[in-house]
Amino acid sequence: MAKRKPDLLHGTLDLLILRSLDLSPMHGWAISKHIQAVSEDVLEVNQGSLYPALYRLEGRGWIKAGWETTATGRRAKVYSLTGAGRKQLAREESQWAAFSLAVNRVLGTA
Amino acid sequence: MAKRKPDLLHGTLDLLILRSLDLSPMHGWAISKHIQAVSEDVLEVNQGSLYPALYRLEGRGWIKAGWETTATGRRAKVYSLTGAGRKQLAREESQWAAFSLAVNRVLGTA
DNA sequence: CGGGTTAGTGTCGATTATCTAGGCATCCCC
DNA sequence: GGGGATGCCTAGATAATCGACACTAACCCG
Repeated sequence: MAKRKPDLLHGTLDLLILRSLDLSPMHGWAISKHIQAVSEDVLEVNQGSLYPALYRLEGRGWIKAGWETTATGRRAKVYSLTGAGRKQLAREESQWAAFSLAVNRVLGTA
Repeated sequence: MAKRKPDLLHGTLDLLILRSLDLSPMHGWAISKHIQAVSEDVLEVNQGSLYPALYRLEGRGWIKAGWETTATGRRAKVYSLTGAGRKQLAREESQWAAFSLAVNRVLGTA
């Protein structure tokens, strides 16, 4: 039993969302699919993580939302990056670079 | 004033500890110093994270502890990797590799 | 028309790791 | 004897993620 899928995105979810929205505005569902597809199914964003994260980011002014109609004719909340969000993305990208480099150094992989 | 140092090691602490102990057995304090030094101060392990993590790892049978006397003539709890710990280390290393690759793919860095 | 699948948004409770902020003891050196 | 480095440990709070669920609407197929 038990497919254990432990914590897959620890701390990087915000970064992944911001980066996805930097490519183009998307609604939540699409963000989730996008991340999963591009990461080749390594990363999975379940809704219980996604929507709280979107609220968090919106509350901080990094993304903004608007209701639109998708290609399939349905209402969807489309998020896009704000100026502050773009700055935040840059910040988180460099943090990630530093962090992963540091971990690799400890692992002896660098 | 507060220099805020938010979450630096999200989910990688166990990996970092296991890897450090794979080099040679160490006591807690030394592990912390080692990680900080090798990562060039990017990663900092404060004791409030370290000791709970050590108990966790010991409880899972990945490391084992013994009291010894250090070079400076003081009692210290020295941890070393077990066989299971070595396997776990390999597992976590490959998880980390997959994870960071996946994140980089999303970032477009890969 | 009824049922299943996909799209899409959202909530709630629990878990768990980490952080902050301490306490305590020993050794070394001035 | 006092300060600093060494070394171990705990308690409470915080926050992010997970797992499971509830809801609506469109689409496809028989």
